[in-house]
Amino acid sequence: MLFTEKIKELRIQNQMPQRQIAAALDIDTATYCKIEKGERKAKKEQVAILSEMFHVEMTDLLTLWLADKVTDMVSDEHVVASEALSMAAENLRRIG
Amino acid sequence: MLFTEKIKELRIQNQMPQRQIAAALDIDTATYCKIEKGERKAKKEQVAILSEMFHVEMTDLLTLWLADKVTDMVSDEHVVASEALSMAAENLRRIG
DNA sequence: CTATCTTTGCCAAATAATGTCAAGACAAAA
DNA sequence: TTTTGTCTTGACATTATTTGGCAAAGATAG
Repeated sequence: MLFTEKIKELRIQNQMPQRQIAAALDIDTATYCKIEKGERKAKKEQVAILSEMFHVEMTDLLTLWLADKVTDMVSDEHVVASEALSMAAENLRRIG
Repeated sequence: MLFTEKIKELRIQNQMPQRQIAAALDIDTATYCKIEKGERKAKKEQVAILSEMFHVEMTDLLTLWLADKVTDMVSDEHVVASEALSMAAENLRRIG
C-alpha cells in the first residue's frame, strides 16, 4: 500500500473532506489534493499531523511515506534500482 | 563499499590528482574534493564521466552512487528505515 | 441550477543543492 | 626554511527543485 493511497483511505473512512485536512495542515486545499495524488510530497511534520488526525501510529504512516520517497528516487534508475536498495540496506546494517 | 570510497580508490589506482578529475567534470577542485568526501553528491552525468575516465562499467558506479543516495535519505529515519527499504523493493516489483 | 468537493495549470515564494573563491593545512622536495 | 603541489574547509553566490497560493474548471450530489 502506498502512502498516498493510505491517507486517502483514512480520510474517507473518517468522512473528512480535503478542506478539513488542508486546514489542519495549514495549506491550501489544492496543495493537499496534490499530496493525496502524489504530485507533492508531504513534509515530515505534516505526516505527524495526519497520524494524529486519523488516530494511527506515526511510525506506520512514516514508513509508507519514506517508502514512497525511496521508490520515487530509485525508479528513475530501474536498471540498478533493486541492487542499490540491497546495498542501502547493507549500508544501514553497517553504519546504523 | 561506498561510492565515495570507490571513486577515491579508482583515482589513486590511476594516479590522478583531484585537479585532473575536476577538470574533466568541469568543476572546481574544491567541489570535487567535497564529492569525494561525500559532502556533495555527484550528478548522474558526472558519474558517467567518472566511469569513462576510470574505465569501469557505468552501471557499477551508478549502483554505488544510487545506494549512497538512498542510504543518505533513509538514515535520517533510522526507526523505520529498513522496513521502508523493504517496502520500496516491493513497490518496485509491483510498479516496475 | 446551486452548492460543495476535488482537480488542474500557472506563477510566486521558499528551500535545498551545487558551485566558486579565498585561505589554510599538509607533505615532499629544493 | 622556503617552495611547490595537493587536498581540505568555510563563507558566500548561484541555480535548481520543491512547495504553496490563486483562479478556474471538472465532477458530484441535492
